[in-house]
Amino acid sequence: MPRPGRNTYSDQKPPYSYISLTAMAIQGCPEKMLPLSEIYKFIMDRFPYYRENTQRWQNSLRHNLSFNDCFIKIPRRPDQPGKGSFWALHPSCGDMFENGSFLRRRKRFKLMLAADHLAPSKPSDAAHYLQQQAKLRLSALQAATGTHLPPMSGYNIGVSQPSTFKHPFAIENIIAREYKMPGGLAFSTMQSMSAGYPLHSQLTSAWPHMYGSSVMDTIAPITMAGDYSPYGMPLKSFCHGGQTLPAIPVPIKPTPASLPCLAALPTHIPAFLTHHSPPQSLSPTSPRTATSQSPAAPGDSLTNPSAVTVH
DNA sequence: ACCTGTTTATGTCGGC
DNA sequence: GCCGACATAAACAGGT
Repeated sequence: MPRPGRNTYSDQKPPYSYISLTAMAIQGCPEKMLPLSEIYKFIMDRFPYYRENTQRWQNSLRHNLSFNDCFIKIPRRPDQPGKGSFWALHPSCGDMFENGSFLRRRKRFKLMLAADHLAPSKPSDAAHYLQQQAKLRLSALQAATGTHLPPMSGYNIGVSQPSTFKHPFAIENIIAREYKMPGGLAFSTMQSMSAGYPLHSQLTSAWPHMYGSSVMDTIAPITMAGDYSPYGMPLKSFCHGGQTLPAIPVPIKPTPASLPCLAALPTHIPAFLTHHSPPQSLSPTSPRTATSQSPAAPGDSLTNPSAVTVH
């Protein structure tokens, strides 16, 4: 229940750490890397709370980017004009968030020397690796659809029927709450779908710990080269059914050729993660209904993950 | 000047 | 109480 004096919950601080918010932004874009300004934008678009005191939280966010090993800096190429570098998630940090929840990490991601020979743990290696992965993904997506995806074209994350437990604060539940439009119409979802974007391939790479094995095992017989996500992580390791070990890097097995097959899968794109048209209900000028971003309002899909429907 | 990125310091909170 | 995760503030350097 909203407190007196508060219009909505939407201007309350979301229960996500800056690391979580940053990870959401990065993972939510097709390229899996974003410049700082785009990360700011993503957060401000989705969380009205962060439209104020920008200096304060943006300083904190920058601190987190630099301080945490899970974020790696990718220098711009000469043909990518703009300020600052791109930021990406380290390929080996996919298991940071317990049970897919973005509320709190299971443990801080630290680079491990022991893993150096298995995965790109040095920032420079990881940066190069991610650049290549981003290129592969983009070219595969474009080849699949004949659609040219402009840079930062959107945070296209699909939502599929979960087959395993999803934490109430898992991204798909966050999404489910966020992209409910007044009247039930997910505007930018329809837009994105009509644009024909193949989202499942992005989906699995965007949220491997959410959509990795569960989706692949139950819905899509087509896998990303078996048990491996595009990040070279064994998808099985993202299944949180009792798996508690830290992410163990494995040899990379990118298979962009398999991406087109996934385009045929049913997809739902939450407007929550769509760049083109931030949810109208989140507009600073439009008083919105409670977004349930506060833990104090665990309504609708928060307790009802099946609110994310698949037709 | 402003933005970006790094580093240090301090405090809170929750789990063990 | 200790420790780790996280938030916040601040100073500083470098780039545009």
